[in-house]
Amino acid sequence: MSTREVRRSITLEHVAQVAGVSRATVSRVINDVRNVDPALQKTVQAAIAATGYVPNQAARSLVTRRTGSVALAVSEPEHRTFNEPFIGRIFTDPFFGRLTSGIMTVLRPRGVNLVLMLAENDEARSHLIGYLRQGHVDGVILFSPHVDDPLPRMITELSLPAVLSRRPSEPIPISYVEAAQQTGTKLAADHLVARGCQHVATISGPLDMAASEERLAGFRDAMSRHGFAYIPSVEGNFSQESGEKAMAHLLDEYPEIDGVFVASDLMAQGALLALQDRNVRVPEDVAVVGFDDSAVAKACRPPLTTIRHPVEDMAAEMTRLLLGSIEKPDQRVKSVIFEPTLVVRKSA
Amino acid sequence: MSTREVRRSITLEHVAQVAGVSRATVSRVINDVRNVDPALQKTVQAAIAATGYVPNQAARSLVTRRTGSVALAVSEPEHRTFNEPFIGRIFTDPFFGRLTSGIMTVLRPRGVNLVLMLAENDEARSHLIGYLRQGHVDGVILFSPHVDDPLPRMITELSLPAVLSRRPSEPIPISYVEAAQQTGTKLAADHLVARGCQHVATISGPLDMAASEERLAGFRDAMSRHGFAYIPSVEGNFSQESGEKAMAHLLDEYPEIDGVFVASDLMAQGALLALQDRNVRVPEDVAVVGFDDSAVAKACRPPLTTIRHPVEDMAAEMTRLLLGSIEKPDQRVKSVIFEPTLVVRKSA
DNA sequence: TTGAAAGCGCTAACAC
DNA sequence: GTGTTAGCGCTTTCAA
Repeated sequence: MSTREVRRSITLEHVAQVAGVSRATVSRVINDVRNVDPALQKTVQAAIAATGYVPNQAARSLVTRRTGSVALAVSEPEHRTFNEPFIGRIFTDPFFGRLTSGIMTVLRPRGVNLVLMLAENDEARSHLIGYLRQGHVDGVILFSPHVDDPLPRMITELSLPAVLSRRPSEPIPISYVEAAQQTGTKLAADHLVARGCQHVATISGPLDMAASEERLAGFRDAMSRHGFAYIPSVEGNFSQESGEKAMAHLLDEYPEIDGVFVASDLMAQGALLALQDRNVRVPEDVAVVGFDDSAVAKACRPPLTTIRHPVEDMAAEMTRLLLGSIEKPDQRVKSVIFEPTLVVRKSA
Repeated sequence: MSTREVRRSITLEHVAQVAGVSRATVSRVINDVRNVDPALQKTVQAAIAATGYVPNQAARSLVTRRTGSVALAVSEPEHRTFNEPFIGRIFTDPFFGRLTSGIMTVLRPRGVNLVLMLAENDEARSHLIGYLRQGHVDGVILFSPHVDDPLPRMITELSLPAVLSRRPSEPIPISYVEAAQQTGTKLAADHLVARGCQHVATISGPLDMAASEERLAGFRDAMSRHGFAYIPSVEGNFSQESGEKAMAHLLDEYPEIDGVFVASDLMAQGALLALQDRNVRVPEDVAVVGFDDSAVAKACRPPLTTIRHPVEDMAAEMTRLLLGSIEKPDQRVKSVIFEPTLVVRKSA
């Protein structure tokens, strides 16, 4: 109780009184503005320490129009249905962890904070937009994997600094980062072919996600350049279980299969299990190439040969782009493309 | 540019002018305060819609002293060293995802936002405390698995609403939730014994975490009641890799082993791999019981018999406790204990 | 280099 | 039931 009273009452004014200067001067030393007499500076600092003063963020934001935090908005169009609710799925996905990790790496040293927001239906989207308009944050990192997501456009119209996690589906002025999926899929195709695989199939992610579609198309394209006219595919949903089912399906329909490109490591892990259940040897009987190089890749049996998706680096770059456009709002929007690489382990 | 001007200039005042009422009245309809004439209410709402008005959060916070957001502080004492940096590890741990998920489940419907904060060394801790004192958030959820973490006490001294993810190591007045580790370990022990295991060992988590220590002690205690005077143990660090190594070690040192309790599913998954590498059958030769019932449990080969740790429910309850104490700051601190349950699958 | 003073946009007494 | 008004704590011209 008493503590609370104290907390509430220590303001710039008090510090100024203790230091025997004006509020303006105290403000100047706190914000490190030049032209403050070194002696006064010391006095003021002593007063701050003595009073235990801490600036009030709301008051500061009110005048500076800066909050010192940015939002990470995770978006998903409404129509999608899964067994698990969106919240459970997203936070359990290793991809999300890598994303957050990359963002925090650049935010923390600068003392910028991260506010987590979900937008999985129209109501949540309106709420999000309202929140952003209220000036809660200085900018948004928008993670929006689905091609038909309305959020990128909605956020662009806000004229609030924002960065998107992929190339926008429609031409809108927003900065973005992108992984060159084609580079990755070509690497996978070349590797499978170099191994001598003759009967190659693929397990794709959900085809309403931009990345999934590009990986499928890219892989097929690369294989066609090796003379493979037809590449059977089964659609998964990026979960391990879906990879397992897809692989089983592939084995049933296409028993001569000797190579498979799986669009995520988690699904590849499932595929490995399906293979193991049928006593199919990897890579001797079937070679498996994953995508992502997430933590599970190393833990698989056999460890996964995969395409490294530099998620953390991309997330860090998004954050840097965002911070840049907060600093200088009138810069043109920028794009940064990342090149995936091949990581050879044991599965192919 | 013009948009930005517009955004900046739409205030309560403008809405009031358009509606032909006072600012106070507009404020009342926005905040849904009673005693507003229904007719006026409509007029005001129309004016709000017409102007596209959105309240300024900073101005609002300044007077209400509420921000509408809470922090999730994830803490770790400095001296710990791992291969991976803290940021990468924490966000990759499935536990963290479940925690976040449980929190968001109760925060979202109430429109409260989550700010993510890390505290892995003294500097970060000071920063965190400063941030909290600035009134950025209305309360804190403190995830602090380590017994010697100074943060719980530091936060308690702030007299800011807070909830801890475990029983505090020292007696301090803070609300907390807790999983009854003993219940869980007893379930594991009883199950292993009922299966007829004669040579039982355990793989523990890092022993500077409260939960790890309790699981080890609890398991030993429960086994001793079944006449097992000595239970060998190896310490892991909750990673899959550490589980693998620990299991290999156990197999070397203790070849007659026929049952093992592993303090997390991730480590159990690693243990399963070590077992598989040596062609030890599970559960026929060695029965394995995990802990957590996280997503990997179902994905293991064989699927893991495990102790369900109701992480999401606990996180949700922490959030409810926090919201409650934000609402009524002078309530006494509360504790809620959760009971783990046994989930029988194939590994034991 | 420093101080005085004008707000930033909103809520909450208080008066009508 | 509605309007008036006094701040909330801070930054930032503008003078001195």
